Amino acid sequence: MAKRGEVTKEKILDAAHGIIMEKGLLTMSLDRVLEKTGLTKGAFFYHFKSKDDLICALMGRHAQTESTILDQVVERAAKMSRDPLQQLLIAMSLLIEEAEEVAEVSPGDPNPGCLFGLYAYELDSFLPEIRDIMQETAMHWREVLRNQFNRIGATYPPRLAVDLDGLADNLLATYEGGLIMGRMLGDPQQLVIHLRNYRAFVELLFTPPAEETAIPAT
Amino acid sequence: MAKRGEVTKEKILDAAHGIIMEKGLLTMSLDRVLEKTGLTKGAFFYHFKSKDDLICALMGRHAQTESTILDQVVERAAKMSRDPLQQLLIAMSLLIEEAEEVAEVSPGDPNPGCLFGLYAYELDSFLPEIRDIMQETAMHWREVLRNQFNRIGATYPPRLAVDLDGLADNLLATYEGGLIMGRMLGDPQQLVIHLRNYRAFVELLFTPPAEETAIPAT
DNA sequence: TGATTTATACCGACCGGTCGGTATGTAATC
DNA sequence: GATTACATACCGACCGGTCGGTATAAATCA
Repeated sequence: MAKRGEVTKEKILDAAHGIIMEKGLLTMSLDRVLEKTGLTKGAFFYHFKSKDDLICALMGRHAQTESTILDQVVERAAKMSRDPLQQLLIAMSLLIEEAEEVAEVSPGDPNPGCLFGLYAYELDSFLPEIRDIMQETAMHWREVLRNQFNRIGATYPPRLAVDLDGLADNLLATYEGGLIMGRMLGDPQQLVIHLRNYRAFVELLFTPPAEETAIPAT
Repeated sequence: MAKRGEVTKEKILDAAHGIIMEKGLLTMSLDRVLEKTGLTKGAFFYHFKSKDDLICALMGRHAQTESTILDQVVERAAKMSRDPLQQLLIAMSLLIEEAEEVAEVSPGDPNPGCLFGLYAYELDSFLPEIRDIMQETAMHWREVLRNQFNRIGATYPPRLAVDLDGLADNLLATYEGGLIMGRMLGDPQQLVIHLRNYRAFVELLFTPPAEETAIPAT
């Protein structure tokens, strides 16, 4: 477990990620990363072929995290209810809870962010692997949610005709949009707000008109 | 109108905007902008104090456009119906139509994008004016929509308790998220999809249970 | 067991190129 | 003849990346 060098490599990744989240892509130079880690060029190019290679590794790690988050939430929710709609709503509530915690931890300091949103506009400047990684993750999210929507649809017909793939993609879009709004307005609550709206949308879309119980969101 | 220099200034802004949208922030250097315009450093620094100044001007122009778009759509919709809910749904449909046109025009080439989303993660690297410009625009959208929601709420009580400011902010978040998804997946239809979802959300939220007419979303 | 080789992990000087920015000159226009 | 609207030449800082070298620990062999 964790050879000596692996720790260093991880430290470099952490430093790069930190700089990007605090100050953006433009300021993430190797010099700055190395200054933050106390390492030197030699150390960096021993562990990474190039800066692009670093970014790829960073992206891969991030994608792994993102995929796991959704999987875990859906899995937890599946144990809390038999009903597919309730499962989804519970999963969404769990995501909202996590977002609320993140929003509280940072009382104004580095706003949360997503590497996908950061690099989405810069894909042409980097290795094509990065686009692949992002697309794989997006497709994973789509499949997981689409799967759930299919099961929901079998019981609850949607009140409006919506494209279910699009409805699935809407969660990731909500994340990215919410995070950008949070940065723009300097308000970490933004992500929470938009996740709540997404949850409310799904709830309204599939809840039968009869059961107008009006459970307040959250 | 348009003194000789104003044309040049506009050409520089267009070139910079084009490079950013095609290849991202990282590749937008002055040299590249000037190469594209056929101008030189002298011309640039005659019209702009610095690169930051250029970005500020770019942002200001973009913000103006964004504000106008929403205003115009809401204004047009107001003439098409007396009912505030219908007005909003019409306005959303108009925005969706515009997004559909943009998606068709580019058959794969430069995907549409928004400068706000591009710079949201880089705000610390630039002049604070840029954050101000973005926030002003976001607040303008919030007020315009909030205003409309207030009028809607007077007639149609929302089916779920949602924060109306958050619901207003959700439109801009949908834009930013939709554009990022479009970039990630290389699919310009993404923006359209998420705008349709937002419209459906608003429709479900305010339409009384009685009128389950189920108008297919566009 | 001690000597020797080898792989791992890292240092720091240096390179060519690009960056944003400046100083100076000049041709056209009012 | 001053102001406008550029072109040209150049600067220093910083960029990503290379390279020769080194300390240490593990593996190999006598």
